[in-house]
Amino acid sequence: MTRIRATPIVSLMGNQLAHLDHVFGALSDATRRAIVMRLCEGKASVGELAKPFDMALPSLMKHIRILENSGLVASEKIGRVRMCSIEIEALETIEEWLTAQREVWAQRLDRLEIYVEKLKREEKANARKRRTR
Amino acid sequence: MTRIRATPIVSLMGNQLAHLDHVFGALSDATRRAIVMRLCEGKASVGELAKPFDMALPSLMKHIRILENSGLVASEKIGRVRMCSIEIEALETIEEWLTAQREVWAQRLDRLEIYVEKLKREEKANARKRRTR
DNA sequence: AGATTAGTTATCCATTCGGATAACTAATCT
DNA sequence: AGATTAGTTATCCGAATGGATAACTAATCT
Repeated sequence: MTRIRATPIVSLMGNQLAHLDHVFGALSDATRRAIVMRLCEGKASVGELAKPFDMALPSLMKHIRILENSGLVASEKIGRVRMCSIEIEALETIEEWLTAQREVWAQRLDRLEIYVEKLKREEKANARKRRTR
Repeated sequence: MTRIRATPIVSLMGNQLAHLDHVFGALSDATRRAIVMRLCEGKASVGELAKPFDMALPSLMKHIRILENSGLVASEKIGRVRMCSIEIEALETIEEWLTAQREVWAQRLDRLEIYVEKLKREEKANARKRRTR
C-alpha cells in the first residue's frame, strides 16, 4: 500500500488557512467588495475610493486596511495621497480553495456513480432471476 | 445613444448582494470551512460533524446554522438525528462574483494594452523624427 | 506664511461573533 | 417504563466589527 501523502492536508495548507480567513472575511462586506470592484478598473486614491460612499473617511480607511491586511489590496503613499490597487492574485487563493472543494465533491460523485452502477448490476441480476424463475 | 441597461448593477444583483455577504462570511471561519470540506465528501449528522472538533455541541450547531443561513449547507431531521449536506451551487455564487471581477480587471488590462500600444506608436514616431532631424 | 487638502490617530459606541454552560425535548434502546 | 442518545434553547461572556467624531500631521496651493 503506497502512502501517496504522509503529511495531513492541514499542515500542507499551513498558514494559508489563516490567510483564507482574512480573504473571505474581507469579502464578506459589501463596502469592501465594492472597493475591490472599483480597483479592478484601475488604481485609485483613498479619496476617490471614498467618494461613492456615504461614510466618514476614517471608517472607509478601516476597510482599506482590512483589504490590505488580506492581501487583496496594496497601496503606496506618494506625497500626501495614497494610491491603492488590487492584488488580483489574492483572488486566486479563493479559486484554489473552491476548486479543491469541488474536486472532493466530484470524487464523491464518482464513488456514488460506482455504487449506483453496482446497484444497477444487482438489479439486472435480480430481474434475470425473476424472469427465469 | 442606446441605453443598454437602465437599471443600475446594484439593483440587478438585488438580494444577491446580501447573499454574498453571508456566503463569504460563512467561509471566513476555519471551522466552517472544515465542515464544508467534510460535507463535500458526503452527508453527515451533526454529531459526526462535531467529532473532529474540540468544541461544545451548541457552539458547533451555531456554525451549522450560519452555514445553512448562507445556503451552503442544507439539513433535514429524521427521527432524532439531523443530516447535513452541502449545496454545491452556493459555491457558484462566489465563482460568479470572482469571474465578474476578473472580467473587469481583464478589460482594464486591455485598455492598458491599447494605451501602451499608443505610447509605443508615439515613441516610434518620435524616433523617426529624431532620426530625420 | 497662511489656507487648504488628504490622510491618519485616537476614542467611543452599539452590535455581532465565537465560544461556553445549564437545562430541556424528543427519539431510541434495554 | 427507565436510561441513553442526539439535538436544541436560553443565557452569558469577552473580543472583534462597523460605524462615528475630534483632533492631528504633512503636503500642496495662493
